[in-house]
Amino acid sequence: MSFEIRQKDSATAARRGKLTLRRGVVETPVFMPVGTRASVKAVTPRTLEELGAQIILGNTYHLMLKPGMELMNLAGGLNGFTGWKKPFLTDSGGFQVFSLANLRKITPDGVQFASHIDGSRHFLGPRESMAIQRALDSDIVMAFDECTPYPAVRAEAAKSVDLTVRWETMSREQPLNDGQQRFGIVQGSVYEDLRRDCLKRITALDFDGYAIGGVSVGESEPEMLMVLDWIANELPQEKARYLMGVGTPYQMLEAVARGVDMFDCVMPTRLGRHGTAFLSNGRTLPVKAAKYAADFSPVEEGCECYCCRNFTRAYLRHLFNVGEILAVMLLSMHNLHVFLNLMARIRHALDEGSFGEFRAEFHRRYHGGEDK
RNA sequence: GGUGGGAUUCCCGAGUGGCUAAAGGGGGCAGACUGUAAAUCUGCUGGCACUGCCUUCGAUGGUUCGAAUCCAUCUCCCACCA
Repeated sequence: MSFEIRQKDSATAARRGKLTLRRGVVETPVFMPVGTRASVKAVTPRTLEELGAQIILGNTYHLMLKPGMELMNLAGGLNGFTGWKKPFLTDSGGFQVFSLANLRKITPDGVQFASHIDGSRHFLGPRESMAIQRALDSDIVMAFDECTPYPAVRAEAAKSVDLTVRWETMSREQPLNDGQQRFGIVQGSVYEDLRRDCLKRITALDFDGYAIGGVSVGESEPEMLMVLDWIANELPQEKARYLMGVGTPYQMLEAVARGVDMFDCVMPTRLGRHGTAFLSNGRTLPVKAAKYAADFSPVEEGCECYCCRNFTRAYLRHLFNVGEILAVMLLSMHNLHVFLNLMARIRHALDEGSFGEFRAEFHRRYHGGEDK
């Protein structure tokens, strides 16, 4: 068994676990930086390692278009190609069914995409996605699903669940490389019975781990947490649970309390590129705002990341102001540190049996008026 | 010294009688961003007691019902010629 639970919180569904993959052990709960096109934007693999990243994402759809699977095979998969030695998780392209909705057409066996790059047509379904993820040779392969848009009326969501189950069943039947793990994904939008039904049907396929998808697609935070209340802890105890695309520090903490082990999100890197910093209390700071023009304190006092140890808000704001690449690099780094460090703190709290206190304290600082 | 060209809102730059507080960029300011079509996108950007009024298109003075736009003089800038 590749997933092992080391500690369980006494009061919540939170778990402290260890996921053993071909290219390394992943301590959970874990945040996985997103490197869609085989690169975590603006961050070097060396920095990722220094930040404590244990596993990163790549994306089937994007890598299929460029550089393409022929090259990926020659390169020896993502690890051979990128120089990142630790595990990769690859998303199946199911999210692009959602995000590129106006560039694709759904069929029973998959999706016909018009490339957002040059308009060329590409078919991506469960078979294709699994084959590509074999070429990518990622450590965790995601089943091909349909990320249900939000809002979706019940009938649409139910139809989407049926399609997802069909595609995941097909995904499950495809061969993978030795040691690749395959995760199933539960859809069902914000309908409890659909979520439970989907969970039942997906877990029956016996995947190596399970993800909750179709969240962070526009629904409210309470709705997201409600979905987790319904099904997160209903997923098999002995398998890793992955909440796809989530989220903010607060959302991740709350998801951990509901039994989730793994997260990925573009927020730290995207907001880092766009000039907004995350703080350890979960709140954000618009670094490029004029009010920081002469603020010579670090982004966050006491933060141990390279950015905060060496540079000031005033400097960061200036770099953003003039469009220097370094701005994007430094703030992406800082934000990833905040996310990765939050998970490290959560793991520590779980190890120490103090998750409840940690959570309460986080809530107090997140909602309270202290800090800026 | 001569001849031409030009001065527009923070900057560049459209605009040659009313539809012009004045196109479009840039800059500035603010907001958004959740399995990345995103180093992106959106909004605002003369003032105010703001369904309207006031101030603004180098300066001053004219023409006209009405001028950034036409005329005169002046100031400054650019090009070429001596």
